[in-house]
Amino acid sequence: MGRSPCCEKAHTNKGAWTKEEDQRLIDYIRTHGEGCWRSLPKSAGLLRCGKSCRLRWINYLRPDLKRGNFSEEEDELIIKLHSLLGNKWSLIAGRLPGRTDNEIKNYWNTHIKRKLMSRGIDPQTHRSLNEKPTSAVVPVAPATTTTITAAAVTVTPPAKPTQLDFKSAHDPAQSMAEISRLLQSNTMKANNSILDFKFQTVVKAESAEENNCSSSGMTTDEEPPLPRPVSAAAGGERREELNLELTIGLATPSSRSLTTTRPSSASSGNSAESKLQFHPYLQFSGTAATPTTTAAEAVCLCWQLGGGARGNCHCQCSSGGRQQQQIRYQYC
DNA sequence: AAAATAGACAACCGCACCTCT
DNA sequence: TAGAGGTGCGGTTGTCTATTT
Repeated sequence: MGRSPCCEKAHTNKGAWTKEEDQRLIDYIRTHGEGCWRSLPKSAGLLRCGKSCRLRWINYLRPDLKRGNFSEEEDELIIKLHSLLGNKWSLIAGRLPGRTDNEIKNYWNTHIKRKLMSRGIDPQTHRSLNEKPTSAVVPVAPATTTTITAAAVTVTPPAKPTQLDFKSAHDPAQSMAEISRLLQSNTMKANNSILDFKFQTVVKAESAEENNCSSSGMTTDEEPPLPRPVSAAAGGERREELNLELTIGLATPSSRSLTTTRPSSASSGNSAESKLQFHPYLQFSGTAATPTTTAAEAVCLCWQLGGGARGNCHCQCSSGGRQQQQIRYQYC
């Protein structure tokens, strides 16, 4: 049995909203608050679909909306966030107070796309248009390619955890570097969220190479070293499923130093704007599954960035048919 | 001045996810 | 655990306005 329609289509208005309808909706929400969009139209005396009311309120009538043109800073932030998150407009909107996902989406399609094209940048991949199309396959280490086939992001604000999912054509190193840049430049005026990125990657090992588990000698001035290839059966080509979780958090809970303007409500991230005044750390932890092999194999992915303590590999490689490693990617 | 075209943005649609029972 | 209902999201379409021919 199919789902019942969200509203009586025969008795609902469509198209542009009139001033009277707007006023009715505003009045109703001022009195009763948001919520239960399905029953709202009837209660408010509107001949509209609940979804339509919700959209009208969120995209147009909400009092905290910022009207007017996008600033250059907003442009750049949108571009950066899009390179990280893809077409996750609601996520991007969450970082732009007073802007809606719909507005940003439209703005992207009408302005930013063109702007990037004029810069010679592909709006979808954020790569140079002159660059050879690599699709989603990015060389990450000698004799290794990494293909990100899917990714999931968990944003865990203190008050309200949110599960986000997105597909990304970026490799973890690129995304990590981008996140790091944002944090360093303070353009990511994040609330004090803990972000957990789960990258599901397919590592295509093209040559047999044994991993060892050592990251000593890493320098902090370099780009983070790329994952070492997953060991492969001699001469064979194998694809590995690798789930990585990335945590962006605070260096230590006790060392937090925040100037925070906390939203009174956790319902929207738009008003949440806490400036990071601490040194965040980025941490990868992951589990690598080796579904097609029988021997226990280690995957060591130790990346480090910034001026943090150098040290030995933090891997906690366990033996067994399925390996679990902790991959620490630290920025201090 | 009128018609054609392009640009901008509001709104709709269908699907996916989440929660509740 | 499965199904139903509610909500949110992303892609697409429709409509209005500005510009060009």
